[in-house]
Amino acid sequence: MEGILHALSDPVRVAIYAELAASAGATICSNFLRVSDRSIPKSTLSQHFRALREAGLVRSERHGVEMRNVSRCKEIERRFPGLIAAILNAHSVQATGRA
Amino acid sequence: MEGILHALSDPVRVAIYAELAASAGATICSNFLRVSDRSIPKSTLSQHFRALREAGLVRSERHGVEMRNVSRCKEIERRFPGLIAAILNAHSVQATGRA
DNA sequence: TCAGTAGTTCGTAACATAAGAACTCTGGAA
DNA sequence: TTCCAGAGTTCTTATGTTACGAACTACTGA
Repeated sequence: MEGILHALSDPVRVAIYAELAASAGATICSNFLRVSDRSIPKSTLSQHFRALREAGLVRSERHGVEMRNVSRCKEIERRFPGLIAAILNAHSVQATGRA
Repeated sequence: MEGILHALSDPVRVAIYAELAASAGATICSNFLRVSDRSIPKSTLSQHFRALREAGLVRSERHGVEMRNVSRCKEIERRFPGLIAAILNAHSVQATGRA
């Protein structure tokens, strides 16, 4: 649980996770080389994905040359009901400046 | 918001915060020199309280020689509805091993 | 086999955290 | 007053963590 909070206490990671959670299908890592109008180096991005995976927030699998990522909302919801929803909601409140 | 998650991603701080949030009145710092059966040095504890204050999670005021701390649940609830409740719930799930 | 794209790992510099020592601040004796 | 003890804070340093460029691996298509 602390791992989840720690992973999502980084602005880049929470932005990535929010987008993964919102999208129905899978998204590849390099879609996030630019996040919130900021460019992220490849190596840094790779570490961010590792953090998300190790916190159990995301599952990644290779498909050919690329890595497809999906959020694991459902599983976390089962262990910690409401947690992810509250965080994502807070994130969007914050992003849109009160919403 | 990232500040809140970061502050609560530490096991000592989330334990302190959970206890503050649960208690009706104010609690002084030195009540937490022992947390979850672990002894915390004074200086470290002071830093933890600083982190909680700077994240806006806690308000502290001197009363004579001691420092009384209260959680600021209500204010955070107004900006980020459900966030604190979900985190505290997850924390207790975790502490009691599924509850 | 070669080239190109997608990610990972390694090394190092910058930053953050933990805890002991020394400090401040307050209230109550002497 | 002056001194002391208790509650917190600040300083210092050792240890951990993070960011990112460079070098690497994995896969695919020509």
